[in-house]
This record gives sequence, structure tokens and C-alpha cells, in this order.
Amino acid sequence: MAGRKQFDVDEALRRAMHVFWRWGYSEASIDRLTEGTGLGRSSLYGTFGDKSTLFRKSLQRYAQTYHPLYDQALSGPHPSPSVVVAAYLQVTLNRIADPTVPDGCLLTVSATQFPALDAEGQAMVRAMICGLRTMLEQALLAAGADDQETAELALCTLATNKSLAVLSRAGFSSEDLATVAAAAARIPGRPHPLP
Amino acid sequence: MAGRKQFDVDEALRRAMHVFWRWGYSEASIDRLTEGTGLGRSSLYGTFGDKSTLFRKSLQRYAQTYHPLYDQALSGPHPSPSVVVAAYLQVTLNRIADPTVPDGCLLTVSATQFPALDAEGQAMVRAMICGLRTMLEQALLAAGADDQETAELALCTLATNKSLAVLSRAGFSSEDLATVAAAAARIPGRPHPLP
DNA sequence: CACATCTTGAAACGATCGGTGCAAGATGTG
DNA sequence: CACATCTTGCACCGATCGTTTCAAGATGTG
Repeated sequence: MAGRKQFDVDEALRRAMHVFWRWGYSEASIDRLTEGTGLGRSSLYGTFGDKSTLFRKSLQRYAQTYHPLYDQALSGPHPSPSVVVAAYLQVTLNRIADPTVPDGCLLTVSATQFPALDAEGQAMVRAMICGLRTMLEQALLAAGADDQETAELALCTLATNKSLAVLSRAGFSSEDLATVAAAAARIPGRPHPLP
Repeated sequence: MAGRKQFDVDEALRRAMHVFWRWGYSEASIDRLTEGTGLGRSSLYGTFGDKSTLFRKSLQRYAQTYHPLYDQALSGPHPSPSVVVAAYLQVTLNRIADPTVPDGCLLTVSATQFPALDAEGQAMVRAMICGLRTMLEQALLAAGADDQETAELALCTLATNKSLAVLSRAGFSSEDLATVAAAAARIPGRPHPLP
């Protein structure tokens, strides 16, 4: 029934990523992965290894697809920290609004939430978060924020990013998500209202 | 080996809630539930029904335990919307810091994230979120916010609440969580920094 | 004590889980 | 064509999943 591979490896990985994206790690069964990719079990295991390896490759695939978008949005000159925050969150909003990907990404947010994920996968997720955090901090510093404000804003923007994914998954409208993102861009440069 | 129940039903439900709290719905296997509650399979099924029913009862148990805390923090008079937001998020921070509950609650945040949860459970989670939202909106109106600001702040505070749970689960420090909560309290009453 | 009621532990159910073995078939090379 | 190499579909593995069944034992009532 075969001599050379009858599928595109990169496209299959993209589809597998979308299965994890939609179902998370535990609920992404091998049957769902074979169905989503169109591959048979043998092809899936022969090409990508076992489930946890495939998940890690899906994470890598996600990073190499979307991290450049964040990098591009943050690399240019920005007039203020607020603009940096808004630009970062806009990338997330764009990704959520993308009709070619499943609704509600369970890769970035809930990867750390699924207890079934092994230590190697957890470490990879943490490294991805750390990379985005550094990316944000550099852009904030370049936009004129001091060290303390940079640390705070990077953290809060990451937090907002996570909440956008959660709210999206929970069925909140894109208008609501845009409202949350816009409010996060209003945090910079404000004194504490509490004593 | 028994004639009358050899355990406290309410305490067993509390422990079952903590198992879902720690593991989420899919990863909370019956074995983990029997181990966590100390009950046998027969007692568990005989008392609480099947797994999805037990999860719903755990959700109810969570709501009746923690929603009064939010209600209490919001019911008194507040000088400003900022204080309302801060008071609300402080309840979440306190719950996260509680040493008697597991680290990283997968009940409120990720209940909507787990595809395995049935429609009835999903609806219950949405109803809980809706109740908290209404509670917040009433307190914000009472604190002098107009309709538009109330809607925006209630949404953003809910979003921050979710992100706190996610960041907590991801291993961020309690100082980081407090920073995020404090920054959210700085949103009210600020003009948009972007054109 | 007799008897109905309830609870419990243990075994077992079918279904699904992630993963493997293997023969059949397609390909590239000689 | 002969042959080694690779891929694929299919069956199957043990383990675990949620759930049910059932007999044994403890209790409350007469």
C-alpha cells in the first residue's frame, strides 16, 4: 500500500497541532490524531514518535509559527509602553480571530494546566512563556519604561494574554476580548489608586 | 461490612471537589477520587452518582463555599471602583494562598477548557461566571461607576481572576499574582492612551 | 432471634487508552 | 526481473477508563 510517504509531513504536523489545540493533551486521543491528520497509526508513530513527542513537536511548530508574529509586532520602535502592550495583545486577538484555526487554543494556556503532560513538555511550555516575557521586556525598555514598570507590564501583559485565551475558549465575544485587551493597554504609567 | 454510612457525606464531597480541583475533570479518575475521598467505588457511586454528577455536585459545593466570600467582600460600601476591583481580586488571592486547598484550581478556569465536560457541566460553569459578573456589576455601580465603565471593569476583573488562576497553576509566585491584581485595580477611571 | 434495609469490598464488565508487531504492497536500484 | 527498503493498514497487546453486579456483613425494627 505504500513505498514513499503519501502525505506531507509538515502539513500533518500542522493538523496534529490543531488537534492538541482543540482538545488539549489528554483528550487528544490517538484516534482523534489519526482522524485529524488523515494518517494511520503506523505512519503517525513512524513519523513523529509517541504521543508526548508529537505534542512537543506541535509546541515547537506553534512557537515557530506564532512567535515571529509577536517578534515582528514588538521589534519596531514604539512611542510608549501602552503601544507595546496593545501591539502584543493585538497579535493574540488576531490569532483568536483567525478562521483557519480551531476556537479556543489549549496549547499555550492550558498546557501548564494539564497534569497529564510530562516534565519535558511542561519545561518546554515554561521556556516558551519565558521567551515571550523577555521579548516583551526588551520592547518595553525600548519604549521608555523603567525597570520596575517593565517587569510589571510584561507580567500583566502575559496575564492578559492568558485570560484572552481562557475567555475565548469560554465563549466570550471578540468585542469582549478586545475590551479586555484595550483595558490592559491602559495600565502603564498610572499611579496606584490604593494607599 | 457496613450497615450505616461509615463516612461524612459532606466531607467526602469536599475531598472529591479537591480532587477535581487538583486534576481537572478528565484526569480525575475514579481511582483518584476513591483514593482522595477514602470511599470505595460502591459508596462513591451510591452516594453521589456517576462521575459527571459528582463533578457537578463539586461545582455546587465550590460555589456555596466561595461565592459568599466574594459577596461579603463586595456587599459593603466602597469609595471607588478601584477598591471594588481590588477587594474582589483579594478574595481570589486569599483562596490561592490557602494552604488547605490544592495548588492551582482547575475548577473555575479550566472547567470551560475541558472538552470532556458534558453540556450540563459547561452550563453550570457559565452560570457561576454569570453570577459573579452580576455581583461585580452591582458593586461597581454602587461605587459610582457609570454603566459603560461598570461593564468594562466587571469583564476585566473576571479576566484578571482567570489569569490569576492560570498563572498560579503555572507556578508564578504569590508576589507576581499580587502584582497582577494590583495592576488590574489601576484600570478604572483612566482615559484610553491610544487614539 | 428473624427479617428487611442499607452499605461495603471485591470482582468483573465492555470500551477505550497508548503503543506494537507484522505481513502486504509500493518504490528505487541494480 | 530480483531485491532491499520503506510505508501502510490491520490486528492485537496490556493497562486503564467509567460503570455495574453481587454476595457478605452491619444495622434498625419487630
